[in-house]
Amino acid sequence: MKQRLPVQGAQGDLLRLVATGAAESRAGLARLSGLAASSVSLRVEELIEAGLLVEEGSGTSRGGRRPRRLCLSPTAGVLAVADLGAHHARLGLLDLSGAPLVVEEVPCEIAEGPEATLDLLSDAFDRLLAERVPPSVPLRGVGTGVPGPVDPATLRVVTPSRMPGWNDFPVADHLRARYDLPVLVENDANLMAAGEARSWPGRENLMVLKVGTGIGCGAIVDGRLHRGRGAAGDISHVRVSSDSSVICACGHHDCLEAYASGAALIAALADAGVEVRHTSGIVDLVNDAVPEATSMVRTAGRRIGEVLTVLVNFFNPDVVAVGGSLSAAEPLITSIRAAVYERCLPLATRDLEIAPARAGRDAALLGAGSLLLDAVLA
Amino acid sequence: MKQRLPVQGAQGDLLRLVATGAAESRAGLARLSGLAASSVSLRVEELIEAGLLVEEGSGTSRGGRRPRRLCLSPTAGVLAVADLGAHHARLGLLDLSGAPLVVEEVPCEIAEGPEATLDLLSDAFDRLLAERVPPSVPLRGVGTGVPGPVDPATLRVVTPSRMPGWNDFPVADHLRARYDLPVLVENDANLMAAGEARSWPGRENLMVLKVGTGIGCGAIVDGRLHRGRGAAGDISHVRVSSDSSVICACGHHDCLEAYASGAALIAALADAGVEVRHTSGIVDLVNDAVPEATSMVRTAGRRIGEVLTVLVNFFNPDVVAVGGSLSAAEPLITSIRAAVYERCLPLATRDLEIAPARAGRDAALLGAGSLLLDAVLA
DNA sequence: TCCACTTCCTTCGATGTCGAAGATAAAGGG
DNA sequence: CCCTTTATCTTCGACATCGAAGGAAGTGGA
Repeated sequence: MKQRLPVQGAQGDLLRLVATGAAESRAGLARLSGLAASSVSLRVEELIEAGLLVEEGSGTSRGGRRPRRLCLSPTAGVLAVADLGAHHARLGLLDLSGAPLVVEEVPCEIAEGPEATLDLLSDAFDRLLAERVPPSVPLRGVGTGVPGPVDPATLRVVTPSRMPGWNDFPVADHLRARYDLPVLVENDANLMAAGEARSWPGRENLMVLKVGTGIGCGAIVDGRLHRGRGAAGDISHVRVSSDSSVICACGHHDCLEAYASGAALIAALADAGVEVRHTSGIVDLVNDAVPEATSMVRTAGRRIGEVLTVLVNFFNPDVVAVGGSLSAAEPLITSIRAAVYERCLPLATRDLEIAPARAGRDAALLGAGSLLLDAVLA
Repeated sequence: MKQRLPVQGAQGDLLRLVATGAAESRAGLARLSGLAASSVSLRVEELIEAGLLVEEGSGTSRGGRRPRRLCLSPTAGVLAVADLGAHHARLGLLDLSGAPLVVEEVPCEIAEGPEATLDLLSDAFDRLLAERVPPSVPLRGVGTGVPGPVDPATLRVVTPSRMPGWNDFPVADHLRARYDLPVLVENDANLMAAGEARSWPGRENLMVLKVGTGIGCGAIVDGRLHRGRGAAGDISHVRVSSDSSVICACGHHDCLEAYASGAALIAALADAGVEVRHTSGIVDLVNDAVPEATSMVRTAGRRIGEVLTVLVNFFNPDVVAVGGSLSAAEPLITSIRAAVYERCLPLATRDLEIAPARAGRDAALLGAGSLLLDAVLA
């Protein structure tokens, strides 16, 4: 079952406020939405009749009458979201508050091309829906992250380096043909940033780094994902100063990614005679206090930090959140922090927090849910 | 005479659309505002009765009935704006469309402290108002740019390096005490960026560089000035790679400003035996094809360009506009462009325009007008 | 010249939103 | 226990906005 969400006008805003947990009573909605209490009551009544909201007991008093607690009806609908990687896809179903109902990981070779990959994805969605969601609960939207740049205007993948066969493929149109619903297609680092943003309430400007096999980055500006022309957020192909000279996959010399990514560290460790397969192996080595590994992670952190100095001075974020598998190596974030604090303007670092990402492994899925909810409630 | 603008609700949006020249008929307003044509007519009627708009003949037909042209009444009001520099202030009066009525430059030592400087400014405003504006035309807002960081929450100057005595001074409160009106206080580079943005219609993401004695930068993100926590836009204290080592006024080594600013070039030329007083002198030397000067400007441009590569990849702007007195030296922008195009991701430079600033010497005043208009019409 | 067509603008009834006032329901204090 | 205070929620008249319909004023073609 699939169905566009039947909301209009102010109802969407109200539903969003309840969905995100920002408000849970009519009075709270009135405060946050800017609408008059009377209008809120009317719209809430409609939403309850439409089966999207339910009243659920009463909340805690703030000194006067207890509010009647509102929450999303579990039958209001679900969102199907995914995050495509090179060799596997992480996918799940979320309720309309963006909370995961199911999450699973399936093997999935993105190199097999868009049709095969997206059909595999859709089949997995349908299976999960059949297994986990009563037929009466409708699907309200579909979204996926892809490991490449997405043109925000057309929702096509553009000049992706790691997605052979995907260039200029109309991902959104293909999904919409199967699900006649709001569809979201977004770069994976951007999704992660959007997901991470929900874990930092009150912070309007975030940089979110994903340090894993590669290095990705997304930016939240004034509370909204910054897309630029579709290529925003790249920091991996910035030139770093170095004695040696390394050629990056992008064709340039001395890109950050060629020095500080998980892949680069694995290669460097191999040169030093230490055999590691995955990025998680580096983290293990660091935890075992293998000096080569620790030193290399530290150098990588410093290099990332040096690139960040430019961006922190310019963008002046509230938070730099560091995620990705390599972020589990403690020295990484420490050395990023050291480099940034040493070199940035005091004014820019005064209230800056450089911290591990909070949203966990499902950050991208949560971000997809967050962005998709906006589309669903538009 | 001073007076808050008596607009409410949708009237502000409509007035702004006419003021900025975006629309000049009821039909155009309906298209751009999203309001129904009927609502537009009602509000316009009110604005005309309030003396803020006037009907002025008819416009050109687009195939049907000719529109009745609307424009701002010249009696609707004026804005008083200024841009404070270290040794002089540029100030002027704008009409509500943001167009300058008078602009002049007065000597003004910012080091004499906030009270003296702001009083001098206010006196100049009052004089201009008395000389150039009929008493029946009210002042609607006051704004000024300052050469230092401004906390966007409090409109105080924070830790300014070139404004002794100004730290934490409540500039806005001081101005509001004299003019009980909407007041704007903003960093000068940010004002310039806001002004430049009006010269690039349709472009939502801009970086605006001001290369003069120092190096300043402002960013327009999704059409709005990016302030961050008040320190956003700095690029001058980014470390550049260099054989030598120079200490910058900020205490760090090898800041961009210590190599590529007008002041740095003047010092370098002096070392090379060429005596220059002002930044404009460098431009003259370049125009006279003095090899040392041209070479130095080219190197400065390349260094600025190298810093920009990081920001262009990350921020992915539509336009990098280069202004400031040194931008008149042709090789500067050429070498910036070369460095950026050579090193940035193709996707980021595909539609990127790196061009001289268009807004001219009054950019900051125009920007103040643009931002102030938003405050006046809030 | 006439007429179809486009665009501009206004009129009018339906609907959404607002704010004030009041009803409801609890907390806290004598 | 009653009364005051505080907060929540609803009722109701005033006002803003909308969309449909139509009048006004042009264009362009037969």
